[in-house]
Amino acid sequence: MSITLRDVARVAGVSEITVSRVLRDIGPMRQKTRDKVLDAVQRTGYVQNRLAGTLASASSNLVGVLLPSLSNNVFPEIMAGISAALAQSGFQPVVGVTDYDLTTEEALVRSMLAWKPAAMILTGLDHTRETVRMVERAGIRVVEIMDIDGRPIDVAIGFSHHASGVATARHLLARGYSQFGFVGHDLDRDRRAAARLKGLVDGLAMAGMPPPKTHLHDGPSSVSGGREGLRQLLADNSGLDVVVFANDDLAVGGVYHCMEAGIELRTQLGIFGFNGLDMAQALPQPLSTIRSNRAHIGQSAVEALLMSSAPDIGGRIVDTGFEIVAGETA
Amino acid sequence: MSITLRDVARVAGVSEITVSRVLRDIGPMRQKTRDKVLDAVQRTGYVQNRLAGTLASASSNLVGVLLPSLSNNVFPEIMAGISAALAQSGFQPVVGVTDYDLTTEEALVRSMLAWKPAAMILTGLDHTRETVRMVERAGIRVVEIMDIDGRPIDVAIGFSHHASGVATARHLLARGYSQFGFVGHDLDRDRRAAARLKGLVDGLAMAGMPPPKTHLHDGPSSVSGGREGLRQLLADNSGLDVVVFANDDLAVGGVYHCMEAGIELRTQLGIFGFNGLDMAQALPQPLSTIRSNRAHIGQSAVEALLMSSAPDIGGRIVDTGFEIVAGETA
DNA sequence: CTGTTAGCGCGTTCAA
DNA sequence: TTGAACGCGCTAACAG
Repeated sequence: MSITLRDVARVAGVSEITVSRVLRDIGPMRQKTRDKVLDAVQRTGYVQNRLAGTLASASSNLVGVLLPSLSNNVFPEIMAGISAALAQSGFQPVVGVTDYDLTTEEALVRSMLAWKPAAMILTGLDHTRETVRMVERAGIRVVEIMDIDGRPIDVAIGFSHHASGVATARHLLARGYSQFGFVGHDLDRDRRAAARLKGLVDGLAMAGMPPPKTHLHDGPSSVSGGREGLRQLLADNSGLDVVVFANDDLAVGGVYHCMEAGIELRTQLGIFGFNGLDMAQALPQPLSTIRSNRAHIGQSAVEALLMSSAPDIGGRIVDTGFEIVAGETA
Repeated sequence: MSITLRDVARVAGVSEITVSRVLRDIGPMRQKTRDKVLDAVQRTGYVQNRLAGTLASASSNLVGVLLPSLSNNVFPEIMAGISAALAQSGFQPVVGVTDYDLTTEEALVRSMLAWKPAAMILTGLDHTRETVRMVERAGIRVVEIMDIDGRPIDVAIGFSHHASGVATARHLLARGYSQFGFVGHDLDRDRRAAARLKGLVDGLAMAGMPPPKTHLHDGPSSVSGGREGLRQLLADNSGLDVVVFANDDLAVGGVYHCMEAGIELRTQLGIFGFNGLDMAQALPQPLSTIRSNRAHIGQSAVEALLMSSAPDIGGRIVDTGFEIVAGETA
């Protein structure tokens, strides 16, 4: 049926192993032999079978990548970084979307490990016990991205969401805001957004301030969700002078609501986001927000994987940090 | 080293093939045997090896997916649809990003075929001759998404970008606009955006109108790019009364520019996008644009793959259509 | 209902 | 510098 090494070997008049060696560029090789083989590969249209190769050599070029979602803009960006970095190193990503569900993650990990990947990239530090057990037994490198508040399995690359919440509180307090609101979405599932809110609450508490008035929007994070969320938050609570959003998408929706309702940004109501997306910085008044180095997270994750093939016993943490973008909305 | 079927079989006191059958739920099986096996699987912590399974059975659950980019918002959405649909059917996506480059695509196809995927999903109908040859020889289903203006290898699912450009021209002419501008980005690489522009030009020509004044923005498609692009287009051309953008991201940037420059949308300058993204519909004045059924494209692509395992000789086209969203900006 | 036999296509190990 | 033999872990095909 399909063309194998055997066919190429026959055409080239050499043995299978010689073809294999030429293709992998291994060992000393007479130039003439190499040419014969390469010519035969061309003529036969041979496509290597990595299934067999990986099975025989026990080393694949697949990397499992698990992301919670693709509808939050941050993850496609991270995926782009991972994909570019992997491609450069000859690896191929097998992708799974967990939908922020740890049980789904466990199932995906199980089926990815069946492909004997060279490494796995997971999102966050929360996993089921079984997930952790499986990846540990697999003996491969595991990078957990986005979060560093916890104990990593192997390497964690990201930043502290709690700290970013605290920094948000400090920044806004310093700018004179005192009546805080918060608009988010499903915080049970998005643990990192929940950590940011907790940081905000803790930061306010340190200054003797009460927690923000909170509105949680149903449905996925989106611009329209943020717009509607702010409308409801303001309808239920009067006197707020600043609203923190769980992310930039929602915050842009908040800005739209203000535009439409004639609420003056910053003076009448401060709006603060999270992520530092381009779409929010391009607004007539750039969004005040926190930028994470997410462009680097994907690439750093891959670099960490390639550094050594032995898992880091005890875990290692790489803090990629974050920075406040003053902007003009808060 | 790792735990194999042999180990499980030994623990369960049955043969390897029996374990294999229990795990795949094949054939009639005494309940007691099944229980023994499942118990042994638990106790040993067995993780199946699909490499070996696929090699032996010549049928994998991998599907190669090639996308031109992840920074254009449309593709993460499509990827989400594909990922969800594949997951439901027990398939796993192996993802590659071509960066709109056909040679990169060829290399990615070659290395994906090495994993003997059950099918491939490619973007667009333009491929190198070698890419086409390889996937045809592989004898697997191939779905080309996004575009239907051309000859598909197997199945094409999408819509006519040229027709959408013509429809845009007709719609805007009917609304009384007469001085057209266009803001896009690298049209050499994004053939579909180029086809939309050509459709716009052709639509205008049918009405005896000249082609639009065009500004092509350097760099990737983005909100900030659209904002800057419109600024420059207006600086170079006076008297335009409507500007069509290559996509919604750019168009939102155009809206931002108008907000800032005090240009009244629709009356003073019409803005028209393409895609129908949520972020643009949530604007205080919803963007006038064209919505493609891209949410369905990913899912339809997977459905097409699963319908039958034999490639459609001669090719088949599924038109998912598009619709004009009147909006309030043009 | 369960087991035996014989590969899948390649890479490792040894030998020449 | 090249080759032969063997096995990676699993499943298809046939037996029983």
